[in-house]
Amino acid sequence: MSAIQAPRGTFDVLPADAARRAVLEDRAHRVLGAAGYARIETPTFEATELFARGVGESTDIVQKEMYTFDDGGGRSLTLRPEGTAPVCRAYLEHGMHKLAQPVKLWYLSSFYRAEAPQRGRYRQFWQVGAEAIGSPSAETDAELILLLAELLGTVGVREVRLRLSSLGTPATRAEYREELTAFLHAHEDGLSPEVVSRIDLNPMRAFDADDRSTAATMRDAPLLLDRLAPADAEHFARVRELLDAAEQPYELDPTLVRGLDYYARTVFEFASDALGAQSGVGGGGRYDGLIEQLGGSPTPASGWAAGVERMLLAAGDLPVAAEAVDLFVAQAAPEAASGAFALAHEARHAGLRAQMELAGRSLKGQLRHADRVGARYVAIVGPPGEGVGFRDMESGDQTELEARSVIARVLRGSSL
RNA sequence: GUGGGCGUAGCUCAGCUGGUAGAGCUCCUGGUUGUGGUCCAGGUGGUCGUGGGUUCGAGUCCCAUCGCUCACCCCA
Repeated sequence: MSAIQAPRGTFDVLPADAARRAVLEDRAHRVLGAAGYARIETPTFEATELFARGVGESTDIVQKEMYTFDDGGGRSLTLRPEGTAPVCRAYLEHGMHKLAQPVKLWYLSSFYRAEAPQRGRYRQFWQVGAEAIGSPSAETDAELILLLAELLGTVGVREVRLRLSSLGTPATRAEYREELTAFLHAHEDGLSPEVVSRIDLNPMRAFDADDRSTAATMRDAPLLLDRLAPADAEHFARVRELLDAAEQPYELDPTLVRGLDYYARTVFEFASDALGAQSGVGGGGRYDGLIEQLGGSPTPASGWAAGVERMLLAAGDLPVAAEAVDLFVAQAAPEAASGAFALAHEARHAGLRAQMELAGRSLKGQLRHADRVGARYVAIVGPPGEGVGFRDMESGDQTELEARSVIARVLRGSSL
C-alpha cells in the first residue's frame, strides 16, 4: 500500500489498456479522416472566461466542476472540462473562417471535471470529438451522427441506442421553459416532492421521474418539439429524413436535454445499456450561437464528443495484436555483455524489434524470458572471440553463427 | 455533498464463535556444472488501509478516520 496514490477519479493507463486505447484511436482516425475531418489539439488549460462564456454560467460544469487556478500573474486559468469551446476559440484565433467551410476538425484529448467518480465517470477522462464549423445544413448534423454511429460500430460498442431531438432556437427554448415551469407549478399536486423542489432549477427533469403520479401528470405537459419555429421544425425534419434514408435507427425523445448551454436545434445522444448509471457514451448537437458568444461573427456549427472510457467499457474485446519481438539477445556469460549490447543496438538500427537481457538472469532465465516476450529468435552471445548460438524459438533448432551474420539471418526469416 | 458495499502479499482471494498470518498466480534461483515453453523443489514479497479502544492476547469485536467502489445528482 503505497502512501501516494493516483488522485481520486484519475487512473493509470497500463500497457494492456494502452493497447486497446490505441486501437480506438486508430479507428477514430480512420472513420473521421475518411470524411475529411482533420486532427486538432488545443491546450490542456484555457482562460477561465472561455468556459464561463462558452459552456454557460448556469451549467453544473461551470458552477461546480471546473479545476480553476491562478497562473501566478493574476490570470484565471481552467483545466478544460470539454472540447467544443476550445476548438471554437482556435477557429476564431486562427481566422479559420477564411478557409473552405465548414471547417471539419476532430480531437482525442483529456478533459477534467471535479465530480464524484463512479463507473464510467472520472475526473480526468478522454473524449473523441468532432466539430464541423461553418455550415447550417441538416446534412452536416446527419453526417456527424452517422460518423459517431460508425465509430461506435467499428469499436464494437454494444447495445447502442440513439436518442434524437431538437431544441429549436435559444428564444424558443426560453419561452418553452417558462411555459413548462408554469405548467409544473400549476400541477404541483400531481408531482413528487423532489420534482416540485426542482421545478425552477431543472424543469426538464420532471419528464424522467419514475414516480407514477408524476409520470401521469407529465403526459399532459407541453413538449418543446411541438413549439419549434417553422424553420427549426423543417431543419429537424430534414435531419430525420437523412437518417431514415441511411437506415440509422433512432428514438425521438422530446425530453432529451444536453448539459451545455450552447446547443440549438439538433441534439442527440448515444447510450449503451451495457453500461451502468452513466450510460451515455457520446452525444452532441448543433451550436449555432457559440462562435458569436465567443466574440466571432454568427457562425453555424455542429459537433459531438464521445467518452473513450465509456466506449471501451461498453465495447467487447478489441482485437489487440501482440507486439512481436524479432530477436532476443541473450548472453552466455557476463563477459559477453558488451557484445550482446552491440548486437541488440545494431539489430534495432537495421529495423528489427530487438531486446536484450537487462536483469542479470541466468541463461535459463534469459531463454524463459525470451519465450515469454514472444521472441522469434534468440542470439546467445558468447565471450569475445566465440561465436553466437542462433536459436529458432519455434522449432527449437540452434546453430552456431558469426556475430555479424545474425541480423541478416533474422531479416531473411529463414528457419534453420 | 448524501447513502450502500468493500479495504489481508504485485494480482485473485482464504482466514470458523478473538490465540500475534496462508493459498493460487506472478517473479527469481536450482533440478539441466552455458539453453525456453511441461514438471518438481526452494526463495523474494505483508507495519492484515490508518489511529484509538476493549482484552492476558485483535486480521478477527467497538469507535473514528482515510481510501476504493456503486448509486443519487449530473454527465462523456
